[in-house]
Amino acid sequence: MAGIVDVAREAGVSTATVSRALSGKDYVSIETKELVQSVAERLGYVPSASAYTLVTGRTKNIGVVVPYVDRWFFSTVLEAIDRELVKAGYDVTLYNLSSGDDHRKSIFTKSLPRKRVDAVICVSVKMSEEEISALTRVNKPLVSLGGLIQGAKTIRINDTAAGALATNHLLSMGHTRIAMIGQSESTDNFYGVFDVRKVAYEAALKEAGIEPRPGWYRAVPRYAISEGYAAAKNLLGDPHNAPTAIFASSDELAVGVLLAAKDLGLNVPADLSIVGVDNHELAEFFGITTINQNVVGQGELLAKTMLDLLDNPEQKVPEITEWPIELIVRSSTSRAPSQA
Amino acid sequence: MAGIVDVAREAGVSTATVSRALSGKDYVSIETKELVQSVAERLGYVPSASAYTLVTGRTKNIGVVVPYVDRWFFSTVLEAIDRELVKAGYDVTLYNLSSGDDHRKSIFTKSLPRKRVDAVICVSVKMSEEEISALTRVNKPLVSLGGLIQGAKTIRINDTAAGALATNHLLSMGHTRIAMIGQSESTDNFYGVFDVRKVAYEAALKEAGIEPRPGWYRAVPRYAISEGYAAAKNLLGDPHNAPTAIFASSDELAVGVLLAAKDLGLNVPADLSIVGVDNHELAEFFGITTINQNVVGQGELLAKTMLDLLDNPEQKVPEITEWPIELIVRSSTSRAPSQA
DNA sequence: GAGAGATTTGCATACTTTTACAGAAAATAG
DNA sequence: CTATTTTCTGTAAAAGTATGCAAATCTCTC
Repeated sequence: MAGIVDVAREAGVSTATVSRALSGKDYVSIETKELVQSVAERLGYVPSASAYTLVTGRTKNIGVVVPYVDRWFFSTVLEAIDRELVKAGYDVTLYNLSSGDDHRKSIFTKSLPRKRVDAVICVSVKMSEEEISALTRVNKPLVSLGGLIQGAKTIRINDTAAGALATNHLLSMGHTRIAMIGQSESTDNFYGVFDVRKVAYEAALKEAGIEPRPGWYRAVPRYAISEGYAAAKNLLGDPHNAPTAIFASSDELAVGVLLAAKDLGLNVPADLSIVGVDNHELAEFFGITTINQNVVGQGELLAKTMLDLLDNPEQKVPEITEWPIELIVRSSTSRAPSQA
Repeated sequence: MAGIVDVAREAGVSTATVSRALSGKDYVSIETKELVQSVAERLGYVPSASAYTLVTGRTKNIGVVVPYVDRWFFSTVLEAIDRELVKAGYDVTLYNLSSGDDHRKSIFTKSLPRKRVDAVICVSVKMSEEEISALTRVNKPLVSLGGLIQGAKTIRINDTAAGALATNHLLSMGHTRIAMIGQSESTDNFYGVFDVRKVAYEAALKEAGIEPRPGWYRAVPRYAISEGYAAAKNLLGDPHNAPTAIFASSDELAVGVLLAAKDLGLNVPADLSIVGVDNHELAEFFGITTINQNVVGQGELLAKTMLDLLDNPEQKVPEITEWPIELIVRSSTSRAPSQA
């Protein structure tokens, strides 16, 4: 395993020259540069990352913290983040909080603050004051997607607006019997949005002079088709007392609602209108009206923001960047059925 | 930012004693150990990972290479691998090959071989001779899931058996008109299994005296519900010349097939039997007969194998471990309809 | 042709920790 | 009580690279 001294000896120059020739950011004559490069290539020399880090203080490595990796939102955003960071020459080390609560502390007090990563990207994670200050104290840049992290640049959609947009779309089509299915996540790891959207949903109803029925809000433990299906079956079980529209807090839930409606012999959208959130691949396939939040775009912007911050730590970036959302109307919504 | 010397000075001992007190693997009196620990705690001292690596040669970091991260199989297996590795005190650095072909080379020639990781786990990736030798030459342990990597410990299911199991299940129920939907992946990154399963499917048919029809094999670019749907619509389009059973190479495809059948007014399983592969969460929800391959179990075993190898590099481990599969019969398969 | 400036190299140090070695103190054996 | 072993601690030497500084060479300009 060749080191820099082997290359230097073989090329007949000093290690300093080898370093400069390979990094290419200092005066080196063109001939020696080419000589050194060919020798390094021949010997299969690769600079030691740890030595590099020790002397420069930079790791060329970024930590990405997620609550889960096997769920659609997180794997999608992780893919986008990774692509941008790799493009800029960074490696990414993954910190998955669902791997165990007892490791959470060691992640935030050991792995992250010290020399393992240059910066930290958090995706929808709840962090305590101490965890945040452990990072900022050692001057690690920190950006966050969704979530409320004091002092970190945050990118997120306006969930209040999302809840209002979905509910108002249904109201504008004459619906008055509108139910909602949200997420009842209460993990310490995950910064959920269900309550914000729920509040917006209820506010929109009241705005329209409709009193929200407590029984028409259902919380499910996770965004899955089966959960949406079960909740909808329940919600639609009594035909005399069923909503004519359901706002699902994710497209996966919305798909479950759609399948439940079909199984109950209901016609979508004639008998039941459905609105989801995400613009998941499945929403297009099933023709579900949804609120597009372009997860890939958010991930890319997040990574780029981080890279900017690393290049220019003192720049002014707004604390919170609001990512735009839009309603995409498909075939799962229509005017409310006329009162029987 | 406190270093080991700060702790040593503050505690009135040498840096050697600090190191020993904190690592806890050498003679240190109980009093000084506690003193050092409290001082380190108070100063917020965390050993530098790069200095540790430089002197010990170990990074406590494992590289995981995947072709994609935003697909079900990979995010699921990644979650399982991560959980096991974190439990053992390792960090995991993610190398996602879909982030760009031009970075693939730098991953295998730079990031992986040198001091960034202690070992490498590959999930369904195709590797060239040079890439493998670049790793083994520097003595980096290498384990692989599915894929054919010379010299690496490999865990995988028997895809030939999987294809045969699915096809024979359908044959045993009297089906003779059996189609298959597989994956036409041809990326350089991804070690696909479609052809192996296809060969097994055709062999099983021939074994039963049935000549496979070329038009009844469909290759789709990826495992997605929409792809299965489109392929099935096409396959079932002509009622006079349609199969009575479809073997889908993944459960996501199988769900698409099921939905297509419903939309065509076909009854499953009366008119059409469907078999998938994976035992995906959706297969249970939709009642799809499938071949269970317990992806989480595979990921866990993979990680444990890697950890064993790190603890005891010279041990004898079989080159290839075959992970068991089983047929799970649900409501998507039944006897073939009697000939009209 | 001389002086100023630009280019090119090497020497030596610093980054932070672990650990072999050795020496001192304490515990145990005979 | 001496001799041996065990426990404890410090000194100093790595590990592999980047870079400030100084020295040497080269290129211009007047």
